[in-house]
Order: sequence, then structure tokens, then C-alpha cells
Amino acid sequence: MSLLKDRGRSAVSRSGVIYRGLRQAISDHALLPGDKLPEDTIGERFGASRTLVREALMRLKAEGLVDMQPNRGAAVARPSLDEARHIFAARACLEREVMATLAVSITPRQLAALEAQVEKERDADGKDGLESIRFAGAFHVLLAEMSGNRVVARYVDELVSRCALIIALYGQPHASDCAVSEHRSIIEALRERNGAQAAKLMAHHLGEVEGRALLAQPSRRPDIGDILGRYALRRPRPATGAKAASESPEAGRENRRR
Amino acid sequence: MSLLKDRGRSAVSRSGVIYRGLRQAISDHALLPGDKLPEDTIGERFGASRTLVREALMRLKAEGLVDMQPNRGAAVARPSLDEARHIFAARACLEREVMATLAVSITPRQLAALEAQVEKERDADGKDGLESIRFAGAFHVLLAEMSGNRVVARYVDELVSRCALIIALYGQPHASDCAVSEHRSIIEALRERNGAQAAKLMAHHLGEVEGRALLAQPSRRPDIGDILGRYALRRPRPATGAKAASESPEAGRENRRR
DNA sequence: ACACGAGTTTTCGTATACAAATACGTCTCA
DNA sequence: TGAGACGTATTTGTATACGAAAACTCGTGT
Repeated sequence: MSLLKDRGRSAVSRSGVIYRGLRQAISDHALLPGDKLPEDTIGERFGASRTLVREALMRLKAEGLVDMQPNRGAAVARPSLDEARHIFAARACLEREVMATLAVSITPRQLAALEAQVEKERDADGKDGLESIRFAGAFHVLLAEMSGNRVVARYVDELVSRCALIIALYGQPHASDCAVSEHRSIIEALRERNGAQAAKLMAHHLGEVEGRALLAQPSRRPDIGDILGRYALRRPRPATGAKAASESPEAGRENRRR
Repeated sequence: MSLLKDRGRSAVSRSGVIYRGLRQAISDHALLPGDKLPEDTIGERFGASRTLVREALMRLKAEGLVDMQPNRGAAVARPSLDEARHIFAARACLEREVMATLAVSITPRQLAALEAQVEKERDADGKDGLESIRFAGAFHVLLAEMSGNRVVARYVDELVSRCALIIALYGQPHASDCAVSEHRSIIEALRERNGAQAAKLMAHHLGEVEGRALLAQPSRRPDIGDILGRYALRRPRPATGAKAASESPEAGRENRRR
């Protein structure tokens, strides 16, 4: 109990580190929907007590990234198909607003930043799936932040993260969820200050993303094995390897909240 | 009604009780923006330990209803004017979406429920200021829930609560924030399944609310004293001897923050 | 073989303990 | 009188303790 673990007293709250770590892991599909998140394990991994882990988990729960059930702990959320549609609808609604605002207020500097972002997307496209996913959302979050409306930006950020869950659950293995070309044309519309066009393009773009994420999916059952494989690889939890058979039925019923 | 609030466990999670209690107090303007929320005091009052109080506070923080600063605890949030505008913009955006959805999907039963709600508003109007405020937001939350989009409903609920803060901070003492007649015409537009009209009415309605809450306000700076007066009245803090002089320095500090 | 139970282990819910940070009040010294 | 120094009381941050609810284990009876 005399262990002095604290080095520099960083301004960043310790639970914030855990929060960001988990959030990133979820966004990166390193943690997959349904993955259990035991407080002890996480605390161990991050060198913190359950108190802080709980803080982080509750924050993630508030954002809809994890589910917590009374006495059985936290798990990465598994949004139902309905929920997924609701999320896309909300995104469309908010991002339309962002377009309308930005078409009026956007500056050359911001346009340049957007282009730089798309450039990063292009570089990662097809090469690094992980980076690709990461950048995909970043473009939308960047747009929302540029709109200057913090409230909207927070919601967009939240929804974009949740889309990562949806894609992990229902999307093709390597579906790039955002097309670079679509992002480019959105930037063009903004440059011309054509808000209506930008809004239309964004709506179309999100429709495409939703289509790739949801419509393509119902047929894809076999993938579950793949998913569990990756899961087992990532989590050095030895014994449960053979459970794929018992897991698949419930995975098929994506509406089931386990 | 239970659609949103279900975060609190059916087994009445104890922190949920605290959460709802505080939330209600804030919505009712029983707690005013800037009011300090010490963990011990709250825990005592609710018969729970700080652990649970913290849970509740963090939830409220996630919703933007309280601010927490590193080592100096929680306080009811004081949204800036900019933030207030952002909140109204987000509301307008989301509630427009709600109108569009509802114009298509609304049922006679739902229309009846809305009318019942407005009836309650009318009864309370002018009579009981507290109930009036409470019902004002409820109408909007009810609409959002009826839209079936849980995600949007959660956001609207959050934003409506935050509007209570804004009205407390910037609004006239007894400004009824929602006009019953405006709610009525919205219902009519929905009954006729005229989505465009409903959206337009809602936008106008929110514009009115925002106007009453904000535009009326910029000139009204001296009001801060008024606000603090109400604050002092409401909090039976005996020790300070109700010294106006002793309150004013802290008033200056609070004021600075915005 | 299978279903079922008792005991054990894990994980959660909540209170409490204690250190660090802050706020408060007092005393001293110009 | 006023400004700082210093000690004390409050309040927060985090870990830990402990009972209780699940999950798991394994042995038993049919």
C-alpha cells in the first residue's frame, strides 16, 4: 500500500485516459460489439482502480457505445437494426444543418483543412483498413466542429462513433464506409457556397454509407466465425476458443440484446 | 414516458433516483445555474454515499446540465449566450426532423395524447408557473418520443432540459416559454399530415421561444443581481447572515465566467 | 446422458477510508 | 488598514473493503 504509482500529475483526468482508450478501441473495431468489458480487467490493464474504470464506462454508456445491465456488467453495445436506422437519420438531420451553416461561414483556411483531411483519407484508402475507418469519421467530425456549433458537433461525434459499431456489426468486412470522391464533391459545394447542393450531397453520401452498412448486410451470416476469430486473437482469453458454434445463433439475431 | 428515462434501472437504481431528483430540481428552477452541488450534501439529502452521487452528477454533466471542474466540484451549468444559441439551433434542426417523421406516421391515438398534453399546459398556464415550465418542455419531448427515433428523442430531451437553464439565466422572471396556441397549431398541421407546415410552425415556435429567452435579454444586464437575489432566497444558507455585501464579490466572479 | 443443485469463483454495487487540493479563517507584520 | 503566511476545515480524487448477485464447477439422482 506504500506503492507510489504517480509520476507527473497530468492535467488529463485518469479516467479520461481509460475513456479515450476504450473509445478508440471501439472505433477501430479492436473491440467488437458484444465484447464484454469487465471492470477488473480494464482497471488492471490501465493501472487504475475500478472506480475510474466505472467512470469511463458510464461515459461510454451515456454515448451509447456500451451497454450496461444491472448486475452483469458492461459490454460494447450492439445496436439493433432499428437503432442503426435511427442513428443514420439523426446524423443526416444534424449534418444537413452543418452543411447549411458552413455554406455561409466557411473560410479558405477551413476548406484547405478539409482538403488535407480528404488527402489523408485517399492515402489510407485501400491500404490500411484501420486508418481508413478512422479517417472516414474524422472528416464528418471535422465538418461539424467547423460549423462552430459545439452542441451539434458533440452529437455528430457521438453518432459517428456509433456508426463504427454499426459497420462492425452489419457491414462488409472491408467496406470503406465513406467514399473519398463523395467527400470531395461536398467540399466543392461548400467552396461554391451552395448550401442546398452541399446538403443534398451530404444526404446522398450518408444514404450511401447507410446502404453499404445496412442493406448489404442481412445476407452475411458466415462472417460471425471470422468475427469471433479476430476476437479470440485479440483477447488472450484461452479457454473459450471452441465456442463459435454456440455463439452463432445469437449473433444471427442481431436484434437480441444479450 | 418510460421510453427515455429507462436508464434508471427498474430496480430503481439508487443513483437514478438522485439523477432524476437533481434533474427535476434543475428543470424546475429550484436549482439555478451556478448553484454549487457538493457531493456530501447531496448524498446526505438522498441517503446515499458519494459514489452514487458522483454517478448522478457525471450523468448530468454528460448531458450538459452541470459543469464539473477538476478539484472544485460540480455546479449547475451556466450556458453562455453562444451555447444557448447553439442549443436552440440544434433543437430546431432535430425537431424539424421530428415533424417530418410524425407528419407521415402519426396516429389518432397520438394526436389525442398531444391534445391531452396541451390541455394540461393550458390548465397550468398563468396559474402555476412551475407546472407551466414543466409542461412546456414535456410537449416537445412527447413529440420526439412519438417520432419513434430514440436517438433523436434522447437529444431533444437533453436540449429541452438545457433550455430550462437558459431561461433561468437569461429569461424574464415569468416568461412562459411555450405558447399554448403555438402548440395547438402544430398539432393541427400534424393532423392534416402537412409536414412542411408543421416544420414551419415548429421553427417559428422555437424562434419565438428563443426570442423570449434570449433577445429580450441582452439589454438586461442588471438582472444578475435579480438572479442572485432569487438564488439567495431559495437557498436557506443561514451562516452568511444574508449579507448582500458578502454575496456580491462572488457574484462578480460568477458573472465573469460567461 | 441429462437435468438439477450446492458450493465455489468471479464480477458487480455501494460504502468507506485516506490523501491531495482547495477554501476559510486567523494571526502577524509592515 | 491591509496583505500575506499559516493552520484548519471542507471537499474532491481514488483506492479499497465487503456483501450480494451472477457465472461457473462439479457431483448426484433419475
